[in-house]
Amino acid sequence: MTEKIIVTSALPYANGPIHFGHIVGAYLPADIFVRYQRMRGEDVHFVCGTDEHGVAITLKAEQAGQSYPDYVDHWHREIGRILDSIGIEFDLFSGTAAHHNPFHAELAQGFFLDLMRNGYLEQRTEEQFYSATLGRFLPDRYVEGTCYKCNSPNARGDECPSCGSWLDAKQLIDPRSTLDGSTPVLRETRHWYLKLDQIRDEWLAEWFTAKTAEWKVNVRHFVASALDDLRARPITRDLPWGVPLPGEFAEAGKVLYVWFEAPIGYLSISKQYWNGQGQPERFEQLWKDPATKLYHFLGKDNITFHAVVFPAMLWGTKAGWVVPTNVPANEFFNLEGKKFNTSKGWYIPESSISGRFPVDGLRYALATMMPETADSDWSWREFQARINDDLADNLGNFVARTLRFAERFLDGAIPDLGPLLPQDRELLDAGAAAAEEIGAHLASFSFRKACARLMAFGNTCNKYYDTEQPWATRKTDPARCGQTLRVCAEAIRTLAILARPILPDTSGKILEALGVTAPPTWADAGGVGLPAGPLRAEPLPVLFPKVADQLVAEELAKLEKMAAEPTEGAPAVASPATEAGAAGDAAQEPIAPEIGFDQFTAVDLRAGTIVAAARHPKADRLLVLQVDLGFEQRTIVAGVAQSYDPATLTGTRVVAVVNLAPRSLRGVESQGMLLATDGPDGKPRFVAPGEGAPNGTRVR
RNA sequence: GGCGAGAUAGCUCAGUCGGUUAGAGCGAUGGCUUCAUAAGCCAUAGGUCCCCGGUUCAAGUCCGGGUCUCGCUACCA
Repeated sequence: MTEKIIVTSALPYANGPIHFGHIVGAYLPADIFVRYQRMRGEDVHFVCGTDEHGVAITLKAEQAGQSYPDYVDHWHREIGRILDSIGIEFDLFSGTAAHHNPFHAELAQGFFLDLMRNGYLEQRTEEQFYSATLGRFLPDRYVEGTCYKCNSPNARGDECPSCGSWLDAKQLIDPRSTLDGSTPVLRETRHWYLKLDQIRDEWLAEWFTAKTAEWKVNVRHFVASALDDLRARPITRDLPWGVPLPGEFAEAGKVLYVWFEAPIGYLSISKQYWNGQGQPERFEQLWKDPATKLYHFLGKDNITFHAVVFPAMLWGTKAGWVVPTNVPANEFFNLEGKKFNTSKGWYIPESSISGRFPVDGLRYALATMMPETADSDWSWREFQARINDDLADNLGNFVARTLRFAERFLDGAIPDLGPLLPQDRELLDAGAAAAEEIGAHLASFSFRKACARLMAFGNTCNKYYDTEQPWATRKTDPARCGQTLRVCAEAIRTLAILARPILPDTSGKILEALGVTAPPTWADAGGVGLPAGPLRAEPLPVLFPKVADQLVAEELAKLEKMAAEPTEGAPAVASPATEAGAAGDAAQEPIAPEIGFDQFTAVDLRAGTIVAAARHPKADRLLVLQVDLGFEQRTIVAGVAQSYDPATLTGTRVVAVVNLAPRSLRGVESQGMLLATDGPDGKPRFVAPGEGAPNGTRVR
């Protein structure tokens, strides 16, 4: 019986590009899963789109001098292009902003009203920080101050990085806006809260225990702790860009909080699709059928929302929406052992990828590297090995040796199938067995195992070829030779079917060469399925050209070079979205409020020389330096341990602030401060005084 | 220092509920093969499952302690 399946990939936030980490976490596995389920004949619906509201987008758009829709469009196109380039095929890739999706606001408002009616919303009046200079409310995370719990000076409004507590921004000591440095004022505002704790007690906790036993361990772990911590969360914000509250609840400048409204995009985009198809009724038939399976593919940073908050929302409407069947989240994906980081030059430029390799090669390599159970890496050597060893030597070469043999020695004609010898039967059966096992792996999100099993079947095929030796039977037993080739052709057909979810292009090419015109189903794999009669096998160009050692060496060298000089190079396919703006942040750091000349001269800067350096005994980033200032020597603690080896620092010229009040840093008193700028890697570098300036010379 | 994850073959990683002799791929070495993209097939070598202790008839697996690695984070006047 046909299953209804809805598959979603995490909605990428429309303020930067997506990179391999996203692709490998949320988009490629979903696409492979969807292709497989479709081949199984299931009724699969696959939607995605950009998440286009929220304060970060408004700020970025304003910085870029663009309207919100224009700004969002830019990233929508860019992200869509990247997804397209790796062969991700959604039913619809839309967005959540009104100009992309006419159904989104209405549906999100419907959620609001349903939750309201069911008593899961409550209004709370509260004070929130407001920036008079910007004329807007400040999101908690844009307010910094001193933590009221642990006195750490750099707590953010939403949480304290020092003691890890979730904070109430209002209680911060000495709050300041991180946008412009101004001191925000508290202003009264009213917001709606979603009573997640109540939903947990009524349903969520029970549902989670009962239904999620087969979920991935990493997901279960995450959710269990999130459940304990669940509290009511505000679902509205004061922002000019977003989904307005519905009807009687509408208030000027108040919108649904983006975390609340974004996942409803899965539904609204689906609705948009079915309306576009002229079958609007299909939308609710899918989303409100309790038998429908719903899968959310995403990275581990998104687990809580999709496994806790969104199910709570769906259920809380009591409108009959399906809740997730599974949330197959992946872990993080790194680059050669280190996190992707555009601003530090640690990413893969688009020019290194696009047009250089078959898309399928990239899909396969990424599938074998997927961070299914633990963080994993993109490695150029591994990439080369997967393409060369697996796709070229094993799979590609089996196709090539069969078809070229037929072309050379059988005049391109492979005879019809004759009576099967046991070994023929064995290979055809092996195809069916592979289909079953690979299918089980794909259905359970074990894409790495599916890849490995596919290659194991390739090995079986090559083994058959070697054992049957058609190059020998060609002379001694032409009929047997023909039969061998025919069985190989059947095996290739199976190979193409089994590879299809991962290698859609290649699969198409191979089947076409074999004269198979109808799109194959999964059940077609194994056994015999080529059109009866002699087969005109079209020779194929090389499916997977080898990746040269030199290319790997070049890419690794390029990476090292970019990491050393990260200023060049534009963000590309491999640059993290969240980091996209970071490169520009140094330049965009707001200029501090104007000061008078007196205030400048109040700072006494002197040239000096480091005469001794040692690690701080109790801090990883601090060095304890002895600085010769000509007139005296001082102990100065500086946070440069990541940039400098203390052994090499003696003799380094520095500029010191000498009239700063002494302060104890983790137990060592620092009698001043050394000037430094951030290097290209984000780590500090000392600023040197002018050449020849003796120690003690004032810097002005 | 805090939080989290991890440590299994030279490399990348599987290893289910605790259960026989701990596996795969790549790499290495040797042999076979010549249809094929310098491809294929076979065989062999390679292990203190990080260490110590505990539970158990039985521990890579469970518990406690330790070491190391990685990530986040703190200390950056």
